[in-house]
Amino acid sequence: MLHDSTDRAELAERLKTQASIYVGFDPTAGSLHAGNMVGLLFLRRFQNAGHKVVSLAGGATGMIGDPSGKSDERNLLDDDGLAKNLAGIVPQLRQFLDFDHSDNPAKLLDNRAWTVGVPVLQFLRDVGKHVTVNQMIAKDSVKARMGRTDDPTQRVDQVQGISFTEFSYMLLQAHDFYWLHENEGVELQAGGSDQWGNITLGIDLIRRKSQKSAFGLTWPLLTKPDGSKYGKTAGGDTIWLSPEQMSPYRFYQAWLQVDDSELEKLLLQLTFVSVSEVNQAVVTHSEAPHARSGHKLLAYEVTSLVHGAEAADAAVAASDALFGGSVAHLDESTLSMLAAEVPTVVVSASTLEVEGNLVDLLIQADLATSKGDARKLLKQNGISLNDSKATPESVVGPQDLLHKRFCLIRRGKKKVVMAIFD
RNA sequence: GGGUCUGUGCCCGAGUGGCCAAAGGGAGCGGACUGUAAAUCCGCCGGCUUCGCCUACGUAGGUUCAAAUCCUACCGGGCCCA
Repeated sequence: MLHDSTDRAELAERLKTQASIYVGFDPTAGSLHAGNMVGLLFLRRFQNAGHKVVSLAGGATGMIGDPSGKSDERNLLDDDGLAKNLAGIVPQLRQFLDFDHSDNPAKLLDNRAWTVGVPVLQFLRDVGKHVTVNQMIAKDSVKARMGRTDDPTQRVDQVQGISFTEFSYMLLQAHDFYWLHENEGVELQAGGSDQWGNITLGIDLIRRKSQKSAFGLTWPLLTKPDGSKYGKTAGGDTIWLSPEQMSPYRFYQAWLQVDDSELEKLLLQLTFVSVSEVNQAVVTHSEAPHARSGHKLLAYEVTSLVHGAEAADAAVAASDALFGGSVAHLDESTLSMLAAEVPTVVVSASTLEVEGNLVDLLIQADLATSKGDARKLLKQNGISLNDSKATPESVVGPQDLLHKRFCLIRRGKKKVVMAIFD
């Protein structure tokens, strides 16, 4: 659960009475993603335990881009994009935290509020003066970008370089912590393990400026087995929390398909399932891995946290229908229900029986990127209509329709689109 | 500003006049095997009206029968010097 913390004993002592904690979220996209969930649940746990929690939307820092864990310079966001992203993220924060709690309501702050008006000179004097460049370049993320790495596999001529802008990111984050400490009484900052350097810089700043102590806490970063981050831009699918960007069904499926070795960690980090239940689930899973009970638990819990129990139930029902075996015998109402869960395309019935209509249909359904791609898939046995494999010669006709209008197209094992003819 | 190196397909990276839609690896995608897993194996992996054609090797020109490969200018990146 925890990766690292400042003086743990002292922190534990402090947390016996109500404390105030913050976690920052940068609005780099219009929706939060799986990687942000750990932070959200982290805050929620603290809130449940009676502490004050502050979620910080990085309206200012989001404009800069955190170099941590990034090998490339980021694109800067403009004001409009940023505002749009913030608008998408705020409701998601609300979903996880109780902002109306009578005793310790969560707070949502935007660091833009105290950053945007600060004159450069003042910032340099108030913040810059307390931080040495030596400290800053000692950060791994910075070192890597400056080619000062000890890693012999890094060739100097391939190093990306780091702009002063990104280099300054940590100052802003440190300043945030300081500001929150002064004005909101925040004593603890938590974040992913990649945030460690940024957090400690803030603690130092607080100590130097106010002679007060503050705490830092990090959780192990959610990573996939190959080491890449969950839900981050660099490669792989991003698991979005917003239903517009990822339907609850696909969201559910994404968790159902996680690597076995990830199960325990994900259950602990991303759900409120108790430790003993998690242990139980892990045991059950290892006894009968093919039943995949653990995955189902994880997927259900996470989906209902993000999308609500109703959506989670629907995702389960859809999954059962799709992976339960034959689809042809399903009744009309079940198919309609499915159509609401999986991606759909509406196609004109006039295309039925037209030579070559399947290729076009696959493109329309977004199951193929080009005609060549579609043909290739057909040739490789990758497409099936309802329950039977299609061939390059296949033509979609009335015989392929269920209840006169549905046709379930599968690409490979997992990708499914419901075509509705009318 | 000067010097030097560099810019290739999703990524890394070979290729230094024709045999290049471009080696190799990774990622990705299909198939087999499975548990909607991992590992493994097989195939695919720019587009199309697909035995052929078109578009592509930073951008724009040029040399040549022929250029990713040579020349020029420009743009972008790294390092060093100022």
